[in-house]
Amino acid sequence: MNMPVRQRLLNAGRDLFASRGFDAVSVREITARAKANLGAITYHFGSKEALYHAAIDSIAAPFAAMIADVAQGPGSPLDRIEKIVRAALSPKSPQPGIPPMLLRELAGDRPLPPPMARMMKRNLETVSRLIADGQKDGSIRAGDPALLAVSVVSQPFYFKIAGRAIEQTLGVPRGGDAWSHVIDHVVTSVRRTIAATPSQGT
Amino acid sequence: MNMPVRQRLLNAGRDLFASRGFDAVSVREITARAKANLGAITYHFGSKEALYHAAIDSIAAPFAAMIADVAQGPGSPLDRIEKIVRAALSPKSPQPGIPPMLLRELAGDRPLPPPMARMMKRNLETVSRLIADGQKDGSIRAGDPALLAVSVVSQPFYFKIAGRAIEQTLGVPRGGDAWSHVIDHVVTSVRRTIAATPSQGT
DNA sequence: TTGCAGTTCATACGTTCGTATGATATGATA
DNA sequence: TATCATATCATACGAACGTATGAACTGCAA
Repeated sequence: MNMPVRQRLLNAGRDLFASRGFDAVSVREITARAKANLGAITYHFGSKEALYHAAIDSIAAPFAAMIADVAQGPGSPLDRIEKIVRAALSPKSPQPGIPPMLLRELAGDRPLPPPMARMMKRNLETVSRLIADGQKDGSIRAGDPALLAVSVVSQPFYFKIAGRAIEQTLGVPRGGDAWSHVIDHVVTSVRRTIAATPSQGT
Repeated sequence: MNMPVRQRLLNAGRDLFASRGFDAVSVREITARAKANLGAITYHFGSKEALYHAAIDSIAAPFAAMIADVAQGPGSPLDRIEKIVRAALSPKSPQPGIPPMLLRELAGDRPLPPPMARMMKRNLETVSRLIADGQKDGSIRAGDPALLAVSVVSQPFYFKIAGRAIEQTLGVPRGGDAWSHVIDHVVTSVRRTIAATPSQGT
């Protein structure tokens, strides 16, 4: 609980921006939650926007690193992609705030914040490379690796942010057990989307 | 060009909300674009939020109707799902603003605006029913129809909003020809995601 | 102890926000 | 022409916003 002010601001900003977006969160709310002075953001980061970018980077960088890590780990390309999908969907994912923040930014017509663009580029390249490998060994179907990578990523991201709404609109339960069924479903779907031969997943 | 004020407000609000979201658009900007008085939104709709809901509804209702229409048209369930995917991705889609608006709302932790929740429920039910039909005749693989429906929807939506960023981060061109390749890719991916037997799409 | 850089603090500034208000204009009905 | 509901208008209001300012505090170096 006794973190330096700068870190407290970063944490508070990360949580609030992730759940409500840049515009809907005020400097006053962030500083209040961080138990810091109103001027602390200006002093430590320069501006609200600079804190926003720092907050994004603090989530995106380790996330991209984790993806890259899994990508060069053991296993077939398809298995490594499955690991990435599971990691992205895990409730205790390293940084649960990424899908909401990324999709919110993508949905606007403003340019992506630089740390977010960096992460997206890095992750799509990682997955694309994995897919190209799978195409070489015949385990993944033909097609533009970049497009296939987007198809792979779209499902865990959409499920992540739509989970609450799906529950709300379709009555699909989401607690504990049910969510792991959802993860299995997404894994199966992703494998079928890109595999060269039909595969049932694990 | 000589529309009633109410309609001009609705159009301006729809365009601006779709591209930048609720918070980032001001009443002053909307009324200026609609060449209406500052107080016109309050007078005709009651509040900015009411205009927002009306704008959502003016896009969502015809969109859901179109989906429902295709769903009970001719063709196998898989073909009808393909038609829905193509319609959702078409550049001259009846209402291009839906994926951005929906995803932005989903990405936040506030409750969905009622017209948006209605549309989402309606569309997911439509697709789910189509999938259940396909399961009955053996053309679509086993699995929870609702989850399969979400997998189907996730890809066109993600491609729709990520198109710009993909171009920006991966250098995939998006003009004219290239975009129709993207549509074909998504169709193929969706068919593979849910088909009982591997299918190459059209 | 003095001096000083690094922080924290209360408060103020100028802007923009959504909405309210009351006067004025408009056009159909009597 | 007189009436009256409907609509438009300029303007005001209070609140919230991000940032700036300068004083007060802190702890270490001299």
